Amino acid sequence: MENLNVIDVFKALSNETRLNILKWLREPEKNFPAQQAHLPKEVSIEGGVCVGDIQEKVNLSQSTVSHYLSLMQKAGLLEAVRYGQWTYYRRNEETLAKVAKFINEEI
Amino acid sequence: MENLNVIDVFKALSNETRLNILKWLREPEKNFPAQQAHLPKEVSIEGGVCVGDIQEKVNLSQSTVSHYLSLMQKAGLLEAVRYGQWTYYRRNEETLAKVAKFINEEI
DNA sequence: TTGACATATCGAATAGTATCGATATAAGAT
DNA sequence: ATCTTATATCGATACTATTCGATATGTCAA
Repeated sequence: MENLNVIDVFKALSNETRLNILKWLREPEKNFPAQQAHLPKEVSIEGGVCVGDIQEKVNLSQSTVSHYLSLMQKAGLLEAVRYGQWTYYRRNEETLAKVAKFINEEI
Repeated sequence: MENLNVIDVFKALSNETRLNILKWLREPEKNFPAQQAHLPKEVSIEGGVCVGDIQEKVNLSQSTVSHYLSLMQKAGLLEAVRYGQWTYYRRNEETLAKVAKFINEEI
């Protein structure tokens, strides 16, 4: 939906930890064992992992991780879904596809 | 040849001017009219444009442009060929292809 | 060998990013 | 209403990037 700002995307990708988060979110079940433990069985946020689970895996402060995630969301790389007190972040494949296309065709 | 450092690549791509330079170098003849004016006819640096011609097009100081170009070269996005007092820069398609692959397969 | 030109490097000023701990907000449980 | 837990935001400090003008280096020509 949102328009692609490649500069912001590349800035977001210029960081090892953020790159890792994106990679890990390819296979959330594998990389975040406790994934969606807080969600009742009838609710499922496809591919989404909450901030706390991500924070546990990267070794940085809560505020830094929260900041990273919202940065990636603003760049369009992630999307956020709130459920109760938790925010679930998942990959935004649409943007990723656009970025790949941009590199192939524009750059 | 050189190994791909994606962080450095994404940093280099996080800038409008540098992105433009890369784009322009897709079609050097079209974007740099004076292209290779200094080279004798028997020498040709395929796709290469000298620093001065690039500087004329982006509106930044000589030192900034030289710095940008060497940054992009270190990241592997460009390669440099020196001829006499001129340095010709051209795209390094091998790296660009690797970056596209990385986005598709790793990220 | 001196002068002119192309490019690279240096040093400095300013702006932007990374990262933290502390605090605010919001939801859920008692 | 109060307490707890999850996340977001704030303010500070350290580090990195941007950009410049000045200077150094390298090459060619007279």
